[in-house]
Amino acid sequence: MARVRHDRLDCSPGCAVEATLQFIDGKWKGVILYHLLSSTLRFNEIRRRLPSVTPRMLTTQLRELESDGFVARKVFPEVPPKVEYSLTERGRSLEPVVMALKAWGDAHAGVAAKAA
Amino acid sequence: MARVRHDRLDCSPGCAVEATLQFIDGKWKGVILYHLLSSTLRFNEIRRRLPSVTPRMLTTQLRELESDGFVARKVFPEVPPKVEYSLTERGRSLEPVVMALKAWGDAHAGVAAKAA
DNA sequence: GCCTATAGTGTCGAAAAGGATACCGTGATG
DNA sequence: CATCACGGTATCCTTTTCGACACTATAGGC
Repeated sequence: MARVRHDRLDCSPGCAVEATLQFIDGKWKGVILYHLLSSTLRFNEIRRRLPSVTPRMLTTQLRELESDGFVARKVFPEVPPKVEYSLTERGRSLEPVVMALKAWGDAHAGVAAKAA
Repeated sequence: MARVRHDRLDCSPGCAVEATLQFIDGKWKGVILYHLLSSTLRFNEIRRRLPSVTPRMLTTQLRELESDGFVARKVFPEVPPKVEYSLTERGRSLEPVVMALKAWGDAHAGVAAKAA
């Protein structure tokens, strides 16, 4: 599972913010969720969208997303192995969050532009 | 500055998501931003809201938020030192993001409840 | 017989993030 | 004179995270 940001809930109301962050933290989770919002993808399809992620990292991130209940992993017992990753209901519930992140990034970070 | 999540922008459109995450990542930044959305706060006022953060961490997080242009630090040359932290325009622009995070946390994580 | 693709796993090590603890100067207060 | 509050620093150490790289099984194609 991802880093546990706080065990103590001593951040009062703002804690919910961190609680959410806890789940989408992880170097690639944001992008993975984003891509899965558009469609179900296979392992290597995700890799192709994220060229610099190593298989090990991708596995880790997907497994965490799975155990957090955001992603469903469906294995097809075929011979070139086939595994599909899709969002669960819970995963889709993150859509507003992911979209807010993307909107801000597009508007303020310019995707590549450094902070003003 | 916070961890650099990616230098390569090879995550295509989803990259904006990570770009944003990059800024609010950092164990306490989310909550700090959240609290500053309500009011300007002094160093120790923030500490009191986040009892388990050490002064060192708080300084680090605030300095990063400052250098990312989200927070303004105003020093009053008084004698019990007085320093006020407030959000900049850029900081306020994160409001929808922070609120989306909080909304999801309230709705799905129950602030304390573990994943369903 | 060798290469390809798929979906991973294993091991190792470096680097970054975070935590604990102690300490600083100043001026007012007791 | 000693203590307190303020806003931090400095130092050290542990934990977590990430990346490189090699390696696996299976079936089909050439």
